[in-house]
Order: sequence, then structure tokens, then C-alpha cells
Amino acid sequence: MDEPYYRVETYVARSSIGYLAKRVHALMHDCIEPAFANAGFTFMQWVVLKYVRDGIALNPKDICMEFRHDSGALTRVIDQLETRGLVLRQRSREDRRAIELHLTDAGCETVDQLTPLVVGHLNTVLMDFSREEADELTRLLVKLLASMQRLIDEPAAHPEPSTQGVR
Amino acid sequence: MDEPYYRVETYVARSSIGYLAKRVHALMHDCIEPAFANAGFTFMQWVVLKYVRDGIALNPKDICMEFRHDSGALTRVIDQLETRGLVLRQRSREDRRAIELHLTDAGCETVDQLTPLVVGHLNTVLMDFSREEADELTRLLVKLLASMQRLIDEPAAHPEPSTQGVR
DNA sequence: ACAATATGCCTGCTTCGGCAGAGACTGCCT
DNA sequence: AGGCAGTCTCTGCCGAAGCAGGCATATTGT
Repeated sequence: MDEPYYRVETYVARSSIGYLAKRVHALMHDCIEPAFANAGFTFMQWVVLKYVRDGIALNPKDICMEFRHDSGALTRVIDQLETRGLVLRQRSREDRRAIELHLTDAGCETVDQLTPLVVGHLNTVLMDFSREEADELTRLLVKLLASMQRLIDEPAAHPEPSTQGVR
Repeated sequence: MDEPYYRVETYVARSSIGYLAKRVHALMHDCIEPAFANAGFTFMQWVVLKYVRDGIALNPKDICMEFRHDSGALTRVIDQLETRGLVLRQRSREDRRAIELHLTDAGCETVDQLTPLVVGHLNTVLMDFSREEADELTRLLVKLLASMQRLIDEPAAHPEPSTQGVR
């Protein structure tokens, strides 16, 4: 972008992508979490099961990186899933610090049962969107994620107006 | 939309707006929260100050509604701000259940000092976006919010494929 | 071969949001 | 006037995430 999108003088909280992102997340959560609770799960449990099922991430570390979740918290989520017999922990042969996660049959079944619930909710939420809008929204969100990811990975390459020392 | 956007058979977690929303929020948080911490504040504290400053919401209830925040949690945030002398609580005359929030001079000053920090970060995050893309992203997020809001307000008007009883 | 550093996971402590209920108050109805 | 339902704020409790530290293992450099 040639010149800044937001300006200090005219900045209004409600319309900034920061606020919007937070509220989208909060509302999405409010929409879907009760449905999961209904089925006896939490969203995070679902995420782990789905990620392992799809092979997106097979160990805790990758899930943390992919999903930006706390590793300590993740340990406990996996504990729950293991206790319920949905997931198996298995020490990796190549790197014995690492753990390989495997779904049990019950775990696979759970994913299959929960998927329609998730898909249904997402489709409901997108009801008023044209296919083009949904595609564009997805594209822009992915792009935004990539930008932010780069900002975090390249540490402090982009100097900000500092406000250190306030209060 | 004529037919569903997502399908059970082809649903891949990473590209769904649900996941994207959560990750955008998490990354946004990771980007901005440290900057606030640096200045001695939290994001929620900033939100309250900014909302009051801009007159978007002058009492706790409105902030809760606008920002979808827990009212109990908000009480405590306001406590902190009051302790630090940035905000005043004042019983409303018209409705003595309600509280009117007012910024002290120090509070106004704080908002002025923090605003560039927020605006700077947002602009940095949007660096690779054209103005049109940023506008479109904002529009789509707002539209998505409105859709979800409607779903929540109209209770259960949209029957979902039920998965009750799983586990 | 050995030390120094980094990585992956786990564990306690702290913090914060979600939730339920209480207390004060308002407006409506009879 | 009095009762009653609804509203606004606050409090206590619980569960989950953030954080820091620890242990086992891996990797790198000398």
C-alpha cells in the first residue's frame, strides 16, 4: 500500500480489522462451541483430532505451530483425548523427544461424526455470501495470516512508532 | 449461496473461515499484545479507554454488548483502570443501576499515546494489501459479523444437522 | 569425546474469560 | 402501594490458556 490505511486522527476502533478479527473469532466461538459441548467435546479437542486425521500435524509441536496454541495447554488436551481412548501417544523412533499421535478407531469415528456438525455451521454462517465473496474472504484472510506470520518470524524488522515508557 | 460452500467429503480444516478466524485473532493478539505490555497495558484496557474516549460506549453494559466481552471480566478491567486513575466510575442519575464511565486527563493522555502504537501495527500488518483489498476485507468481515449476529439473535431458526449423542 | 546449546514435551503457578447468583434498582401491572 | 419481572453491576468459582521452569533427548562446535 502506498500510504497508510489507518490514520491516527481518524482511527475508529470499531471498524479496524483488529477489532473485527477479535469479534469474528468470539462470535464464531459462540456459534460453534455450544454445538460441540452438546456432543461432549470442545473445539480444541476437535482441532487436534481433525489435524491428526488429515495428517496436517502428527505431533504436538506441529499442532502448536500450525494453530498457535500453547504447548502446555495442548498437552492437557491430548491427555483428555488419550484418556477417552480417541488418540494414542507414541514415542517417535527417529527423535525420542518427539511424540507421534495416532487416532484410534473410536477417534476416526468421532471425526466422522463431528465433521457434518462443523461443516453445517460454517455453511450456515456463510449463507448470505456468494461463492465469490466466500472465496475472496478466504483469500484475504490467508494473505493476512501470511503477512502477520512474516512479521513475527522476522523479528523487529519493521520498526514501530514506539510508545515505551507510557505510564 | 445456492449450494453449500463446504462439503463434508472435502472439508479441510486449514482453509475454513473458522480456523482462519481463530488464527487471525491469535496472531493479531501475538503481534499487538507485547507492544501494549511494553507500555504497561493490556489490549482489553486499551479497548475500554478507547471506547469511552470515542463515546462508542459510556457504560460497562454497552462495552460488553459492543465488544462481546464478559461483564464480570469487564468489572475487573475497569477496577484496574480506576485504581490507576485513568477512569472514573460515576453512578448514572437517570438510572441508578447503571454506571457512567469518564476518562480522567491521564486517561485521555493514555489514549493519545497508545493510538499511534495501534495504528502503526495495523498499518504494518496491512502493508502488502492494496487499499481495495483492505476495504474488501473489512466489508466482508463486517458482513460476516452481521450474519453471525443474526444467527445468535434468532434462536435456533436455522436447524443444523444434529450430532447429539455422539459419545 | 565432551561441553554448550537447542528442541520437544510435561508440570505447577498465574491470569483471565465464562458462568451463575446476589444485590440494587427500574418499570409495569394490578 | 405492592408485587414482579427485567436490568445493570459486582462477586466467587471454575476451567482453559499463558508462562516459566524442568527433564530427556538431539545437535553443534571444539
